[in-house]
Amino acid sequence: MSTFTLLPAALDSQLQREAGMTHFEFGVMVVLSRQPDRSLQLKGLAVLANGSLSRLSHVISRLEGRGWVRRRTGTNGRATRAELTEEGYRKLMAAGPIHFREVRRLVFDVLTPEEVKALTQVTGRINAGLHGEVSLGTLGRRPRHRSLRQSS
Amino acid sequence: MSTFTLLPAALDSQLQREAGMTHFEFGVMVVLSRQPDRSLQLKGLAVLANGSLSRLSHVISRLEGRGWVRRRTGTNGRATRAELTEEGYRKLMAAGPIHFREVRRLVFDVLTPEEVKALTQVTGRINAGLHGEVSLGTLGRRPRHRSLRQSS
DNA sequence: TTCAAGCACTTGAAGCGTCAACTTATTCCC
DNA sequence: GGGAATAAGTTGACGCTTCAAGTGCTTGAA
Repeated sequence: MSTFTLLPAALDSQLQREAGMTHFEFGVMVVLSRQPDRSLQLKGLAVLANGSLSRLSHVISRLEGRGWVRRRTGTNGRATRAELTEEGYRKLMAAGPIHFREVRRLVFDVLTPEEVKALTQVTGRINAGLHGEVSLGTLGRRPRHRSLRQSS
Repeated sequence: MSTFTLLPAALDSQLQREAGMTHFEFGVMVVLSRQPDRSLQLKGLAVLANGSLSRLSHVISRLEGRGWVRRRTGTNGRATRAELTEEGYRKLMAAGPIHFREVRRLVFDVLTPEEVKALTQVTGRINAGLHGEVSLGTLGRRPRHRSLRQSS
């Protein structure tokens, strides 16, 4: 449990101090940056970033305020896409090395290659078990049964 | 990263829903329950619970409000001890099985014994690296040098 | 003996996340 | 075509954590 508490805290606070963004914000922007057009619909983004839709919406608003992301509402009326701006992209490129250096230092430098393999395997299994289990706010809500109305 | 995000979130929210306490609050009470007199000075408690002193102080106040813990200020004027009350102990005993069942379900049931060994080893190493590294608020602050005053 | 420095907290404000509404838009299905 | 149901987002309030500042006890060097 110490690892699961302390490691994320350490990474988060370093990123915050030295790059001015949360780890979650970082993750969101990373996902966006990997899309061909640097944009994605919020729902999918929420899943890939491991956050609830509500959390994401708040975060996108913050990032919009900093000019790193903008909302685009496209063809589908109830879909909103988030798009990484040029400035956001630059910020992200600056933050990446800062963060990855710390990850390397705290994790990969202290593990042997076999241990890294083992960690990958273990986390993979736990994730698989978590899959479809975890409800991130409204996100993981099981789709309700389509109401079969009483046709009495 | 998914594991490090989703697993704590899952455990936390289950404990919250079904036992009415945070995982951190749970951890604090567990540590207290293991002391011979069910009490401990805040500073040490903060370390064992992996939290900052400030966070702990707030949490102790909440737990005091629920009657699960009480503050005791002993011989040393600037030390405060937190003590688990009878009610707190009962609550904790009720929460334990609820929590551990979920931990087993999400972690130990999906891992082979070798994988558990591997996880233990890996987290041990990461923790060792984290040791003395992480600053939990004011907690991990390196003690300042005793000012050697200029004796010009 | 005195007082500056340090220690062990405490407190209040600000930021982030969750939860429960609420708002639109879309899709079924008769 | 017209509702009902559902889907995607948004919003505001509340709770928890952090951060910075403050309080009061204690120590130790002169």
